[in-house]
Amino acid sequence: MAAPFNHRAVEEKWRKNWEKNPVNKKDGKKPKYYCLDMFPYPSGNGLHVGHWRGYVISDVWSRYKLMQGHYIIHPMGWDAFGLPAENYAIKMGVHPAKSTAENVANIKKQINDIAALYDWDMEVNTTDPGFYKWTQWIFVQMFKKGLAYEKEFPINWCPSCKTGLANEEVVNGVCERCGTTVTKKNLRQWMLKITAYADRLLNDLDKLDWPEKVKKMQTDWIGKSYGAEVDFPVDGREDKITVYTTRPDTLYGATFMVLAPEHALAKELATEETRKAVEEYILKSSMRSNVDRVQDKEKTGVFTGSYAVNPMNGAKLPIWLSDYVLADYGTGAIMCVPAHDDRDFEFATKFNIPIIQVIAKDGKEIEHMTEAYTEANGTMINSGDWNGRESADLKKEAPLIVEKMGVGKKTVNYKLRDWVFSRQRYWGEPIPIIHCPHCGNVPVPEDQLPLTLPDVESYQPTGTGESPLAAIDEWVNTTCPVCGAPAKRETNTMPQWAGSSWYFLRYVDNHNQDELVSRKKADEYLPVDMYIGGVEHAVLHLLYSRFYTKFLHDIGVVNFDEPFTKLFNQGMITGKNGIKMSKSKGNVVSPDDLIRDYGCDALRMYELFVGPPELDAEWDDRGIDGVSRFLKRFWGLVLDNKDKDVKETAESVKLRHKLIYDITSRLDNFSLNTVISGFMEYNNKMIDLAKKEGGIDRDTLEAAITLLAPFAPHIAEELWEQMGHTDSVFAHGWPSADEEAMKDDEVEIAVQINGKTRGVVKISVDISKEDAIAAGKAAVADRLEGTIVKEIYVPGRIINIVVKK
RNA sequence: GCCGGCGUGGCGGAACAGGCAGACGCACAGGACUUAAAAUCCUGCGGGACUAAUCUCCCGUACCGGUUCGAUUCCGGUCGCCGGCACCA
Repeated sequence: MAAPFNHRAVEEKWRKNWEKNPVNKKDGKKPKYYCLDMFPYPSGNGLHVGHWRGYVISDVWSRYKLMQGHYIIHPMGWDAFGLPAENYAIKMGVHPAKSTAENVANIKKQINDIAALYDWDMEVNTTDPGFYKWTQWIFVQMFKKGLAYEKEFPINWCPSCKTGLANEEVVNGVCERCGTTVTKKNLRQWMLKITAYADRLLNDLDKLDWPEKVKKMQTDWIGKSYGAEVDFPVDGREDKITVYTTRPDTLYGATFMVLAPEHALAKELATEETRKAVEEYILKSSMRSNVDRVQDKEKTGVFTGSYAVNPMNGAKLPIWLSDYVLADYGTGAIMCVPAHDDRDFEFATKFNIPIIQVIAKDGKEIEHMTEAYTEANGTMINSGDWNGRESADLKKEAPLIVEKMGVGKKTVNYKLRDWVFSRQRYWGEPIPIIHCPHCGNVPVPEDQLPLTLPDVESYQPTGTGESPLAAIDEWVNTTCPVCGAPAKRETNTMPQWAGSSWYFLRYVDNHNQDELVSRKKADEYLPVDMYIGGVEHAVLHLLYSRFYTKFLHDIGVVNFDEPFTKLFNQGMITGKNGIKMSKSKGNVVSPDDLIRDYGCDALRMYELFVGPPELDAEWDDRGIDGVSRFLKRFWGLVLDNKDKDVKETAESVKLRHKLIYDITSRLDNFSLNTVISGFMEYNNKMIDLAKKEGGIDRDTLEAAITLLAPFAPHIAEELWEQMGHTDSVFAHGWPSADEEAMKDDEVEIAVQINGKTRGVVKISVDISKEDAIAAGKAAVADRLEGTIVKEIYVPGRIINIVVKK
């Protein structure tokens, strides 16, 4: 009997070996394959088994690609700026620079336990001045192109994090980070004009090999809609109100107008009688958070006392104010067609405003409308010249009609807003702008980058809307790079997403002092072929990265405009009952004990075996015994048979090729849980065969070891060496299956009567239909009653005899 | 409210493209080895009926219906769970 498997000794041996002789060697002839993990932020809590999962998936994939003959780019780095790192530092009472460095060291150690192929020479850290020099450089380029601009307006404000937030960071009205209800605060902000890229961000989704779910989320987030802008003159005034509508076919059905309370004309349109109520309403809505505005079941509003004129028919429409109209979408004003819009219907009903139906339902006018008829399908009624026409046609034509009339134009709108890019916090990249009283906003000259974050005693957020940096006079006060006059530095910092929007470009040229990435290296190694991480970044990081990449493409830094060719979202590992692992819930499972007791290889395989990689999975420690037993049995099988010199047999050859075929096709389909069960299944078959035939041949054992290598690299290397090899198993190519060799001569197929299985028959694969059916009938002869109506034979699958009694 | 996904044993899950439902594993039960236990190995393991037992039969992939020789798989409806968006005109 072979010596039992000692995972500790084997793993230690091969770690040392790989350090001396790395298995992933650069070689000009090999095509590159860039497999990337979403880099972590170095939290103080360390890694749990959930973090492992994604890293194991990406490492298995990397090693598979390595064995297929690629040079693998598989880097790791740290997303170390931003709120989580800073909040942790504040909680622990240490400077974020210090706690971040400590956390990085700790997590790096834990990540090394995975035994992934990471190339630490490529490591990046977003807080490293050599890195954020380029984060700032990109900002300066955007500023020069007019894509970074300043604006003062009411932004999303998290009262707990004490900073402004981007739209993408507000989830169901609460802060994405801390869950606090987001309020509005009027602040001067730096914005990035991501909306300038809206169409490209939308259209280029087509060329990505990404999960449909993520593409759809981005599509919805960008929210492109087609419609028209129409001008409604205000009765008795010079002003006009421009509205945006996606339903210009319903123009004749407008019975009132609503402006957002923030609309420029809102106050002006008030008459003497309504002024007090209007001003009160405007003040009240300015104090309400978005959540309140949405959660209120009842619509609120106030009549301004003024009227607008419908350009189609001259009808006088009362102008109201209501906070169900958003100031920052479209024109901040709408025409209201209560007959055909749910919200307008609700408003009209509450305030007794007339309802005019302009699209017939089932060819008729509805007698008592109880809800809006929102279908854009039907014949026009009550619509002047348009009567009798189809609404679907007019929806397309109306924008051109108003354009011809000179009262509007065809237009598109997006839900996507520009990106609020400044944070009133300390732990981030300083925005490299100097405010000069004479020259306005001037970027820090590029040769002075990085503009380093000053070391401060007090880095707590102020809560006033000013960054802690504003308190450092010697830093704030500077001179204008253009005119030399005394000037002040911008004191806001960038959001966490700034560094993560482009870090994947830097890995391949991380020491370059003169360029973000050399064009030569970019062309050689980029873009990312496979990107692996959680789905939580679907509209945050993944949208921002696409925007940055497109911008860097446009200014000639890289020659591609999509960063991640293929994306895979792994599911979350949860505790019992699907509860998210967290320190406060006390359900965090650390990999450390499991590695000690079962070894890295067993844990790697169990991470995959817990379930389909794209779905969430509940962690259960007990299951790891299954893969551990498998590894021990496989170890025993190889060592017991390696020196027997058993010749291959028809059966063992067939088994070998089936094994190769099944593992490879499951791996290609990313069905990693069934790859592991496949190994177990074939291991059982090999053990049975070895018992039956007195051993198993060398080629079959070696094929199995090779296939296992990406999953359990240590044991595979050890067994490979035990087989007598002096090179690494990873230097060996991925085996290929000979589909001819795995074909069976005979198959067992089910014989059904009327679709119910009544027997099984073993027949030759190339048997004729007649013979197959004859054999099938013989197998179920005692059950055949009645007249045979139909006989079905699907080769290799089924025989079905249809009878009628 | 709108959009998307998913419902299979005690549990995680498997079933290529519509063809023997429950692979593989966990848990459990019985047996072998052992003075004993652990480890290991062998056997069983959806429910029900009938059996001394093997056999055999019926039911069964959330529920109701449809298409088909045949449906976990395709179609329509209902219920439940999960995710995204949420007054975007």
